[in-house]
Amino acid sequence: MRLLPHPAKEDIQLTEVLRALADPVRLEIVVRLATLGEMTCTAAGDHLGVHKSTASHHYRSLREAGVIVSKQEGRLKYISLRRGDLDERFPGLLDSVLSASHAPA
Amino acid sequence: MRLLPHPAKEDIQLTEVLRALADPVRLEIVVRLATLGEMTCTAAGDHLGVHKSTASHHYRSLREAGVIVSKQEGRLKYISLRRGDLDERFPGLLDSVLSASHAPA
DNA sequence: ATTACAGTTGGATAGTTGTCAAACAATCAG
DNA sequence: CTGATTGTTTGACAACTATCCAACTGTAAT
Repeated sequence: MRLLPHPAKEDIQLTEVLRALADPVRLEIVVRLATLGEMTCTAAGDHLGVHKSTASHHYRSLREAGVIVSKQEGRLKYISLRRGDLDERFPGLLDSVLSASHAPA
Repeated sequence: MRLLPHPAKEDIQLTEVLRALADPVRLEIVVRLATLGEMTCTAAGDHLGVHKSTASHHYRSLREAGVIVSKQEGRLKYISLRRGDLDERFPGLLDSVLSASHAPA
């Protein structure tokens, strides 16, 4: 199991989190992770309609912003939301964004 | 008194709001408006450290995203947060962002 | 070893963004 | 009318972004 560089909880910046969430593709990834929990990159990028390398770039944006964490296991890489860290750093933010993402179009 | 084009409440899009808030300069404008209430563009852009035309572009971004509303009165233009609309459309979102903006660096 | 699978990286490209500066428009005061 | 104030618009420019494709890395299965 290998870990990639992630920002420490206290180093997560609000504007970077917001910027990461401000892209429709990335927001969909986040909603999916929030709903279904940890999953592989392939599963997360399944229905996004973008090339797998594009999805990979989005994972990196989300990871560097501190929104998701990824861990390698064998040839699979599992990604998941940093719910606890985000809730401690910015209470209520993730929940309100997730809730807002279900608002009628 | 003149009104500029703003999106209707139900047309405010989450990703556009997040993108508008994801810029440090714009976030500071929003925090200032939340703290001090309605103010002129000059007052809002006073301490931002950017050219007035740059600030004007940010006002436009915020307005088109549905975050602020502006109304012209004489030669002054007052801008203010669309708190009510945002709270109805995305409950809790603005509050959590404002609260998060006061988190320790 | 060869093959297949999972995911990243680098290049290319087209579009967007943040910024300043200069010119402009609109309003108000003398 | 003239001049000052308020704010927008346009142009230029550098930086960033989202995307695809192709090549690559690392792991596991045959």
